[in-house]
Amino acid sequence: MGKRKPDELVAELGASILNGDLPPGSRLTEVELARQLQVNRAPLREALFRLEERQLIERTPYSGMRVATLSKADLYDLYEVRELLEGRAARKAAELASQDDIDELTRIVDESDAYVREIVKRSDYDARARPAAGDFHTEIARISGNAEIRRLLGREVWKFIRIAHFRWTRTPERLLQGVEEHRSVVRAIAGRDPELAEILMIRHIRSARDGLIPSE
Amino acid sequence: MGKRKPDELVAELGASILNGDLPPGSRLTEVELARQLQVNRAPLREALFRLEERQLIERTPYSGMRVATLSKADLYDLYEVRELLEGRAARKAAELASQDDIDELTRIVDESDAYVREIVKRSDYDARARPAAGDFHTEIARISGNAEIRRLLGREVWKFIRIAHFRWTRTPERLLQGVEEHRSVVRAIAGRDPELAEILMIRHIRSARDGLIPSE
DNA sequence: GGAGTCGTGATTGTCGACAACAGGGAGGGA
DNA sequence: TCCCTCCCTGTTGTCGACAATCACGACTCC
Repeated sequence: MGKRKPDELVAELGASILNGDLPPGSRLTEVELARQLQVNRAPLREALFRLEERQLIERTPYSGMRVATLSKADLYDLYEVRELLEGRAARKAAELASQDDIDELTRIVDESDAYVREIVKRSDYDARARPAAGDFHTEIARISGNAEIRRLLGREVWKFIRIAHFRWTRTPERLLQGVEEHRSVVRAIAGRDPELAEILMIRHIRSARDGLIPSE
Repeated sequence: MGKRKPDELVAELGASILNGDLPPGSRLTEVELARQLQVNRAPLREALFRLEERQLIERTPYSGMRVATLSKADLYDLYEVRELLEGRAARKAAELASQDDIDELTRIVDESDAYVREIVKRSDYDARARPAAGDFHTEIARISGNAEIRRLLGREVWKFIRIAHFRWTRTPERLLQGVEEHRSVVRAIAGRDPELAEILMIRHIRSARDGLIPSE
């Protein structure tokens, strides 16, 4: 049924890139990947083409293929776009959210809150064991009702950045502050205050960006 | 050298979709396309995968493949995102444009102005003979300096929409008004007024959207 | 007559072999 | 020594054949 081999490969390779098993800039070859993954080159190549379109890998004809890298400037530009998209998503979420949506957002923030307090207490910052970091942002994109915003914010590059951000943001203060920012956005949405929700979300993205860029 | 067959196929098929030779919803088969284009299925399939990632075609496993369609809601969502991106691009362009950039923008608007007056006079609305419609928007995206905005606004879907818009917007008033809106944006950029440039661009996109949606 | 089932044709998916190409290193000439 | 050429290796690109799957209609059984 849903057993499309290339799609599985896209998911598997994408995950490997996102979680760091395939670090940015590392070299890949089709035959080696095909050997490791035990698949023929044809379905593998389909997956690689798709990953290239998503800018997760860069291929050069007849030569090689590398995991994509993000320069500091690229990262800055991405955050600027994210500000726009997430800000608008939060604004629309405040206009459109049902009570169920608000409950769900609250639940997500509470859960994330508990998790962050736990790892801060244990000083155990293993990013991989973390519950899906983007649930909060994904949920707001969903509530916004704009399919294009949802699609753009669902791109792998954001997961990549979120994970990198989590890995590099190891101060307890910043982690707890992030959760508080999430909570304040939810409050604005619950209070049906679109302008405030947008501004708070923009500030949240911006402080995430500012906390990330220098560490690069 | 730069003769990558799949890339040529992507360009060719993409152009056929954008200019209407392959209308939205029409059915495609690999063997038929391969026969018509005189290529093997392998490079063709690479091109098709890429086009699917760019959402220009939709394929269903083992069955068929169709040219993508845009629902009214999809179109509305796209325009909302475009408002955000183009608005920000215009704002940044007003902050960053060099005199050369401003001269180039003026030149583009003048050229487009002359062209529109010409076709209005001749009542000849052949969209295909038109000089690249998106030059104005592309140039502003370039001047903005944000690579991600440039990338997103460079996606085929915008060309698709611009061409469809041009084809459906046949009233001389609206065409001339569009050119005037472009000119006012350039004036704001030349006057180094980022807020005004952003607002004018947003209005421009919005009026383009409002002129388009009802006709669908 | 209606519903389910099985075949059949059309279409995409997969495979292994071979061709085309880029990069680099050895060899030779000035 | 320098540089130019040529070849050799690694890698991706292309090909034709075959397998897997789906859509749909005919056929059977009730």
